[in-house]
Amino acid sequence: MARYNFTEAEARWQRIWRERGTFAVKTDPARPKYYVLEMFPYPSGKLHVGHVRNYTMGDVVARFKRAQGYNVLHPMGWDAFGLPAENAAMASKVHPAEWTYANIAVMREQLKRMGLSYDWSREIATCHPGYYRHEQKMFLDFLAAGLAYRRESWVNWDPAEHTVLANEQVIDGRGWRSGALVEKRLLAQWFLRITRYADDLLDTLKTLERWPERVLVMQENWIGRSEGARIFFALAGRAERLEIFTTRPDTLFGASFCALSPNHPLASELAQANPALAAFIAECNRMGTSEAMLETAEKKGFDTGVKVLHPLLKGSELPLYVANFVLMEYGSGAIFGCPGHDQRDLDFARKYRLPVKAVVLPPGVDAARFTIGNEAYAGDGTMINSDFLDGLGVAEAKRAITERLEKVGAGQGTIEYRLRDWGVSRQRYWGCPIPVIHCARCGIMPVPERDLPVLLPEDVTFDQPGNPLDHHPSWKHTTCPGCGAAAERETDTFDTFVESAWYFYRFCSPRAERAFERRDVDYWMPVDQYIGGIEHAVLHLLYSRFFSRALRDCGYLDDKEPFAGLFTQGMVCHETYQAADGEWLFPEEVRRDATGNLVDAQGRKVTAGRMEKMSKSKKNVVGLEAIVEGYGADTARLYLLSDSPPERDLDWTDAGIEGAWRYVNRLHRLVTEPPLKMAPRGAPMPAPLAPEAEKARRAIHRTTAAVTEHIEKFRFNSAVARVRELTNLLEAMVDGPGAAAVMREGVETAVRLIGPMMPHLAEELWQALGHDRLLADEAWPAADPALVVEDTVTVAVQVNGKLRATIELPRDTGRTEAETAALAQPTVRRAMEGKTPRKIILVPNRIVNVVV
RNA sequence: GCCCCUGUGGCGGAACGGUAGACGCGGCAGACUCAAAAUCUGUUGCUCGCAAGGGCGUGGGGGUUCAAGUCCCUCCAGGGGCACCA
Repeated sequence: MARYNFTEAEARWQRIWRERGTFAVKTDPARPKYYVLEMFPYPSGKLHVGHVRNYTMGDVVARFKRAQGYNVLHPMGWDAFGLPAENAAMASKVHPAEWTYANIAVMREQLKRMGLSYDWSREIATCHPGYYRHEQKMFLDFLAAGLAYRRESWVNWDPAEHTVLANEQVIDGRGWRSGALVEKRLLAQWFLRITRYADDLLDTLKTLERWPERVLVMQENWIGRSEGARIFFALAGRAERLEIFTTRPDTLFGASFCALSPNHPLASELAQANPALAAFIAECNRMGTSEAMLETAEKKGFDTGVKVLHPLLKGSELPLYVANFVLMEYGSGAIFGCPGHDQRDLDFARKYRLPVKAVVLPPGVDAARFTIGNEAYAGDGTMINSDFLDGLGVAEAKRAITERLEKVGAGQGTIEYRLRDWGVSRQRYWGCPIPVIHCARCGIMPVPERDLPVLLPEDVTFDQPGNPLDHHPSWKHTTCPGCGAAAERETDTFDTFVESAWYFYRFCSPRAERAFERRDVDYWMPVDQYIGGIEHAVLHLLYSRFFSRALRDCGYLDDKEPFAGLFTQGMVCHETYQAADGEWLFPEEVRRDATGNLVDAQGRKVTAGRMEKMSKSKKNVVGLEAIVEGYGADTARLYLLSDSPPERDLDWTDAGIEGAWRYVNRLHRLVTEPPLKMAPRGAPMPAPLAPEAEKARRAIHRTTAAVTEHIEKFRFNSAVARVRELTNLLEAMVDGPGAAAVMREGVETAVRLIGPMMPHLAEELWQALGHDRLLADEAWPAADPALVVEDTVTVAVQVNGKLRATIELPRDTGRTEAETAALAQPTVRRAMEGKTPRKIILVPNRIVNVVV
């Protein structure tokens, strides 16, 4: 039996595609376009099967859409700046650039061996000056448009990476990559004004119909819109007013105190004359912000002695506290406390013996008996003890009091967002230099456009902690573009999420002198199908949406939503192994001994842990080489597509890959050694066909229709199942009139339908079937609507909803005939126990339900 | 605390409100082989039965319906997002 020589065949087809430029595309407004993009990888060193799952999905879509006649843009590149390159530089004295480009070379070859239909002429690497120079220009435009600014602020400092992190990069109080507990530091930082678009970023989520619901929800949560009011409280004996933010202005008459954040300017000012207050503030700042700390931390306050005046109650004075639970970063850094209707305020009030006044009466409760115990009432109800608000509902009261506050100049309705501006300064070498110059006389000066790009120096050392750009002997010393005096370059570089926030535009014009050409972007954008991990639900996807808006406002573009369709695929997981000393082991270091126990190379006992996301740290990665060399790219692709639905996590098992390999050979055998002789290529379909052949032919067309729909809906596992089903049917086909012609139609259909998943094998078999055109250049098969329906159907017969029999009937059998046939079944008669039918439900071609 | 998702054989998973378990993995039996691997064939939800044929089955409980894995209510378990956010 001839075995499929995948090594030779895969290399050959990859060469042919490359030589013919099969997947190279050009902007062509005369043709419909389709832009398929997978989130580009960080060149960490080696591709693993998790990457390949992602790219294979994109490749199926790209090849499928191409066969459907679209001009398909399917590019690949490298998100090439980032900390691991610097860590490698420190660990093994290799320059980050060298390390990065070497990794890219390895990973590019690995990708090519997977037979992915990329237009490699569009490859980009974000660490190349030809890429990042455009980013520097964008930044200058943002600066001019007020979309970039520098300010001193409390930032998240990652002590392990010696750099600042954006809010989005802090997970549970720890750095998203290092896992180190994040500290608060006051630093001058560059920010991008993402908050300018908070409203639009939120509203437009509604229009993203082809995004997963949960990503939309996560972005909505992250932007965090709250409607409320700003209220001004006069301060006794002071000229300025205190501004607070609340979502419950309706409870203003229940206020019993105000509280400032420890970082509030007024708190700092009062602390100067009050050592005890200064000590309290210092204590608050020592407190971390980790989840564990927050949960156990006591609500603490310090009475400043200052009194605030209630804006609507003449003569009512409230104490002003500094409290450890008030955040400077949200609202105005100050609150009013209404203990009756906010649990935290209630806890605080009980602790400091402040009055608790109920102002919202729950529905159906007697006002005379209603008191607040240990639980604040946060629900809806009727206003009481609230002057002109009494009797109103909560929503009406909010409206009424906001109106009143605005009238007397004591406040105004407002909307607050949780979203903060995006801090993009990083104290790192391997990133895009921020193109500004600090001049003692002129202040912050943008680098003139003619001096772009600001190149990274190559001669850097990593022998001391901190930013190598800062330590470099000469790089930062320059002259001021304004006055010509000696000045210093900004030594911070951009967060690497800046590069990935616009790379999909660059793919449209990868070699343009400008960031991208309008003609190309207008044609290709938006990305029709974007595919990547859920971990970027907020970070990268939100930043990209921001960039599109910012670029639009700087005149680069018209559109604002970059990704029309998004698919978030699951992770690839693998069993973990641990030696007795707790050390993690690679799967290939583990074997079974004679008694079936897991042992390491030295025969010591090994514990198998649970399935976890493949990660370098737990060593449960499956490299590509072994798989591709042992089974071929197509086998790996088939397994990754067929084992689980694409949005779910996939458990990598060696048995699974064996199963896929078996199918590769089965399909190969079906074509090269068919169970019955195939009609010659292009021979007409004879008529009439034997009933079996007719049935098989209908199954073929049904398969085409089903697989087409499954691929469109990203149900690749089901698509593969349907093709396998067709293969099973063809293998069992019996000879008869027309069988040879149907066999050819069936085999050709199977090959074409599996093409997007296993492109090399499909080309090989397409050629073996006598075709001289590439399968990659063939149109997608069309199902004949007349053949998609069965001519006979299996109808289920139920008695009182329980299945009792199935009967074969011609399609669209009339009610009377169907009922007669159903009632004639012995099992049906027995189940009816001689009773007469009360009602018979008939669902044509599906079911007869006899109700007795 | 608020919000979202998921729960189906030994396993991964199929299933427009209409025959639950497609397709595959694994298992079992058989063929080929001196033997094994590979490959092929059959079989495989649980249970009663020699069989024909029953009964039970989609996390638990309840409901709607001629009919519920699917819709509604509720509880449980697992996963995820947001959160001292005023």
